[in-house]
Amino acid sequence: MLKDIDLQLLRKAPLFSSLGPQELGQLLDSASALSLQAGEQLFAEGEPAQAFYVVIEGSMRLYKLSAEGNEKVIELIQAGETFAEAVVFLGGRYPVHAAALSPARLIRIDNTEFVRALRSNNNLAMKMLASISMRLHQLVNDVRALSLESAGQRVAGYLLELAGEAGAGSEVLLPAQKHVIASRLGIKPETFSRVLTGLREQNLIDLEGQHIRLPDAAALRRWRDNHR
Amino acid sequence: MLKDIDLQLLRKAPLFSSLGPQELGQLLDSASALSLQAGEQLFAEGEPAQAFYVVIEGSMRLYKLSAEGNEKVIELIQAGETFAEAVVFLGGRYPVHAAALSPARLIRIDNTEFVRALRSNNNLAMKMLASISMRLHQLVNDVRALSLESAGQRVAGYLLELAGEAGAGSEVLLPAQKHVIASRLGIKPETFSRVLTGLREQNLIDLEGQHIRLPDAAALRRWRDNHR
DNA sequence: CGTGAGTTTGATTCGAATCAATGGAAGTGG
DNA sequence: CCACTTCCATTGATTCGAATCAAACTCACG
Repeated sequence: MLKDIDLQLLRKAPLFSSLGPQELGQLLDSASALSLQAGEQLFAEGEPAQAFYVVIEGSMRLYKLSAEGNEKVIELIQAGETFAEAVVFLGGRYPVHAAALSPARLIRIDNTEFVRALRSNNNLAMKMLASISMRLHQLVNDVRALSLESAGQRVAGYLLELAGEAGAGSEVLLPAQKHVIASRLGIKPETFSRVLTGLREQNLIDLEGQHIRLPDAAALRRWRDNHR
Repeated sequence: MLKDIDLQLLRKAPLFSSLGPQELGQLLDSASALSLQAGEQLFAEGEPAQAFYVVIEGSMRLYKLSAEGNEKVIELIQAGETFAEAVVFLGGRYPVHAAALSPARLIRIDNTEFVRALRSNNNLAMKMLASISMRLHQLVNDVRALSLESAGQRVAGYLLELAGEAGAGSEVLLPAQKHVIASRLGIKPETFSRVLTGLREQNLIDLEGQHIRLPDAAALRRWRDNHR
């Protein structure tokens, strides 16, 4: 069963903002809430997919494994965001593994019900197209970064992205443990650590655990653009 | 103006297969044909986008550039395929550069007209969702390969993908010059060459210019799974 | 406290890039 | 039709960035 509080949060997801109250209600008739412990796995790659999810609280990591068991974090999902929506159109199998980064509460939305809503509500379909297109764009940028940028450039770029438009002195909180961020950036934890201390030594960042301050975002941007 | 022949080919693109004759006709009222010489650039990253394209003949490469001018081929587009459709939802700017690999004929489809069609035709919207989702999946796999696989594994995987389900002795034709394929795979031409000769020396492939034969796809798959 | 996961730091190795030359194949123009 | 240029691919020697291996260190937590 869903609580009213959940519904409030759900409405905030851009994907659902176009739905009227009764449309949303219909979609949620088949929805259910669930909780995950930190580290708990939600689904595995290749598993048949009957649903996608909205994160109400906590955060998730989506990742792939190599044959040798090495892990690459594809995406970090924060509260308020949806994930695995595109699976409806992918032959009904999850293309990644999903696990909770922290204790999490999710809403599970049934695929068939969602497709019904998509078919009947053109606005929803447009929102969905916009949402998937954004993700596509993100991934293209990840591919570019992995292929054309050094570890240092990717780290700097990531910090700047987290800082957003915020001006000087902006403080950033890493959305996960450092080794998870490292994997997200396609580098090893050791390398991530070295890059961060390197940046600190040049006074380009202030480092305090997961909290990082960017005293001079412009200088950091310059460093990224010039550096190897 | 469009020729009838073009229309035949257009209908083959999965995106348009759901359209009735008059819907397609309406979409194509605002469409136009154009030709490109080999190597000619169609659009640059960041350029405002009023249209997307269908390749009627020839092939295209979509690529990104680094600050230093290095190039990463994101995708190779063959005749019959569409590209840059998702741009409608991306703030109207192309996220990549596009240039012809060989002499090419394209059909240019106006964005505003296309959005109109999307809004009025739910089937088209669903097809579009499916199409973009596939590309998303592809990119996730590229990210995985770039992060978790060695150069050799990526090359072997690419050859196997080109060969498709075809059984033993299948012959594959590289869809572009080798340095372009190398960039697509995120490696340098020299490395690509070395990997191919390595595979040849182990009799895992037969090499004749752009033609590559896979005498034993299973063995190649095994090599990829075991090798570094 | 002690235990263990997570992070940092150091030494070394390794894969792929870079730098450098050579070898063809394709196309151009005399 | 053959030099000549040019582009592309291959091969070799070397360098370099990041991974790996190994050890210390730091906390959060039982």
